[in-house]
Amino acid sequence: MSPRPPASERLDRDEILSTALAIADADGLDAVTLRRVAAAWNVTPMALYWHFKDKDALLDALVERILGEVDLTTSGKTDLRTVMTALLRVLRAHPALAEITPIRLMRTDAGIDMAERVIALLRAEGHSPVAAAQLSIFLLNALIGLVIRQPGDPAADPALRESLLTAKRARLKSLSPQDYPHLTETADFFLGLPDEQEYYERGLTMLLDGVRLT
Amino acid sequence: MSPRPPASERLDRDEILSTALAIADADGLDAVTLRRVAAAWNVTPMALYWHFKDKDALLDALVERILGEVDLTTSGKTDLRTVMTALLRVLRAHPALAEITPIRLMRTDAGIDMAERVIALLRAEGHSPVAAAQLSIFLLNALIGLVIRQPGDPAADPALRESLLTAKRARLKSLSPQDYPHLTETADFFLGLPDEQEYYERGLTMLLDGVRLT
DNA sequence: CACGTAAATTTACCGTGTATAGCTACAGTA
DNA sequence: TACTGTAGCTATACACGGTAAATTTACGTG
Repeated sequence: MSPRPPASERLDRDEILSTALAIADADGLDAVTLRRVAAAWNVTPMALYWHFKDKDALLDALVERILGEVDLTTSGKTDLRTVMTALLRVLRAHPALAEITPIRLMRTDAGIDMAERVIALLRAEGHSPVAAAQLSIFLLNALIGLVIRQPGDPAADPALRESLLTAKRARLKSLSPQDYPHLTETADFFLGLPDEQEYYERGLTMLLDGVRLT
Repeated sequence: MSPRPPASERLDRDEILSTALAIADADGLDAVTLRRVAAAWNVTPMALYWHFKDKDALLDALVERILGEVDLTTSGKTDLRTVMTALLRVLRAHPALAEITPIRLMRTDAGIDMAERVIALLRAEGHSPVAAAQLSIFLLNALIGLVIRQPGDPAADPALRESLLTAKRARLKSLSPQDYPHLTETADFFLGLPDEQEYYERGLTMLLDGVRLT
């Protein structure tokens, strides 16, 4: 591709994001390098700088992209659990990005919209303005924690994940049942994930119950 | 310092960790580079490889270090809130490390001890083994989320923090009060931190209440 | 005193993000 | 139709990150 290529083979901002997202989903966030994204389009790394100020801006855009995927048009019924579930679905689809979502949330339009809605719902439940603000952050963080550190580290690079898991397994197996009765009893939970459905259900329920009390 | 220096001026594993920790506390996690840690001791970066397998091992050791600081000998009274409070104190003292603590927790002795204790307390509250295991992870993650994404990003490099905050401020100020009534109302919360004490009290209370219900 | 090993140094490499400058196809104007 | 400015790239280069390999030297032990 020569300098100033014909209009048909121009780089497109949205398509750049798509490949970056694909790389993140497939090989983890660390795999998203400017060179690799550029190579996918047979382009110099510096070409990306025309479309994004720097890598940080690209990551911001990535977060904005996936937050845009959050489906909030679910037939009017928008209670807190519905919103959280919609967000959860997206985060689970892109665990590598979940990691960087919290800090960048307020830098994206979609994130701000979402925060506004969550706060509104919390206020409707009777919380004070400050409490609602704090709880909104808290909910998002906790949700993300649920995904990021899901047992079996889905956010990590798949190549590493295997070796990390075996190391963890070895460690847990080596614990003495006398000194660590509970950990050895539930070791399976920390290695695989017995029931993802149950895991996320419980997490969500606990979060929302906690909110209702505070 | 020459190869194989006299015993008096040898590098010490623990002191390496101390400087690494100091750097992390002062300038954020990204500032903890092998070259910088080595420079603090007038030593080649490669010298560190004698004491740590690689950088990852150094970070593991850092986490182990701060988890060792968690004071669990508080006069016998060890309910869940006491343990969480002790952990919270340490995480707030080293917010840069809080970021990497969850994944590495189970790789450290102190972390495993702590997990065992938390699970034991949860089981004593009547939770099933699996539920207790999940809740233990959940609690730790949520606590860390509380610290890491505390409004005002204490984990970030201080030099960047300033500019990030002004950008955030500008963004929040630019929102129209009609479209975003709640966000504009509570904008202050997202920028500074009105009352840290209240923030963490509420966070802890909500977590523990949520646990009690689940 | 010799010798193996402990604890560094030296050198080198590759992969990051990014600043700077130069090049070229195209749009707009006259 | 010829001219020109700018959009959208390439080329080159740098500084900084972690780390592999070989080398060097003081120390502890026989």
